[in-house]
Amino acid sequence: MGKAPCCSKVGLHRGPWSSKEDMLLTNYVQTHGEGQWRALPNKAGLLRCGKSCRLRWMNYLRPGIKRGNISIDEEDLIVRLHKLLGNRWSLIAGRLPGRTDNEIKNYWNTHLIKKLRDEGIEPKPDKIIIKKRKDSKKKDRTDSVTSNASKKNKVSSDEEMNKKEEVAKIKVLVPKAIRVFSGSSSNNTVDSVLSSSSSIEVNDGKLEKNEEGVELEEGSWSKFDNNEYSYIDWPLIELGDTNYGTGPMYCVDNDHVLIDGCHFMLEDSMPNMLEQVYDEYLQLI
DNA sequence: AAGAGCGCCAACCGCCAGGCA
DNA sequence: CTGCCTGGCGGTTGGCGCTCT
Repeated sequence: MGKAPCCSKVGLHRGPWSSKEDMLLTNYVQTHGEGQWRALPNKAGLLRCGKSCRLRWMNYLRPGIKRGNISIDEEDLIVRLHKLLGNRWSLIAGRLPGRTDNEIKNYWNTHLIKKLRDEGIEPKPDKIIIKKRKDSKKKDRTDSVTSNASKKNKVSSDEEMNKKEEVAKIKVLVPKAIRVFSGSSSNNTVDSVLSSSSSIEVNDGKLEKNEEGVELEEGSWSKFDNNEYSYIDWPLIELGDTNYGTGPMYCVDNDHVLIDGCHFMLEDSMPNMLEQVYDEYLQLI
């Protein structure tokens, strides 16, 4: 038996939103904040499904949304991120300020696929095995620290084994948006970075202190397949007047980051440190 | 001028994870 | 532990508008 629909569709408006509906929704959200989407239509006087309201707000009405005119730089970033992440539009959108997952998805499907194919490039991600939707979603979910799959008893043990094998192939973990550190560094070498990564103490999934006892900010920590824990981050890189997202950057500690499986040092002595890291990252991909 | 074909994109749909009672 | 609710995600659809014939 399937789940009941999120709301009764009887008597509800569908299709394009009118300016009056937009106004009602905007006023309500600005007054009461986001959330409680199911109850929102009644309270706001809208004859819409709550889900529809959320979508309209997230993709169109929310302040700061940029529409159209995707720049060459943004396009380039989308291509690179897609190469790394596949169709994880929300993650890609998270690296493009003001852009929504829906817009990027549409732009990819209508412009970029065609453009890349015209250039003789078959647009497919490097790292993630794209499967049919159902499987890939399960894979993505199991990629996070916890999974409900086994809890809900929906998969057999064979399926579990297959999923574990799939997970082992995936290098890119689901990140949470947190800021990167740019702490000081003195005598770092690649070797010391590599060795430092194994010295991190992890307590209950959250790193507390590094080797030197320096207090680190609490954040989202994930465990790599090689039992190494790393701080997942997607820092913004400033290039000129624009902020760009990089790929998944795992902050090993205050001074070191891991981008796409390779270690980098962060040093205050390098004024354009992040830009250099970004350049190296670009070369990698 | 009009109809067909096509591309774009807003909106919808189904599914799933996490929270909570 | 179980089931329901909510929010969020990615895939798909359908209508509108533009271009071509």
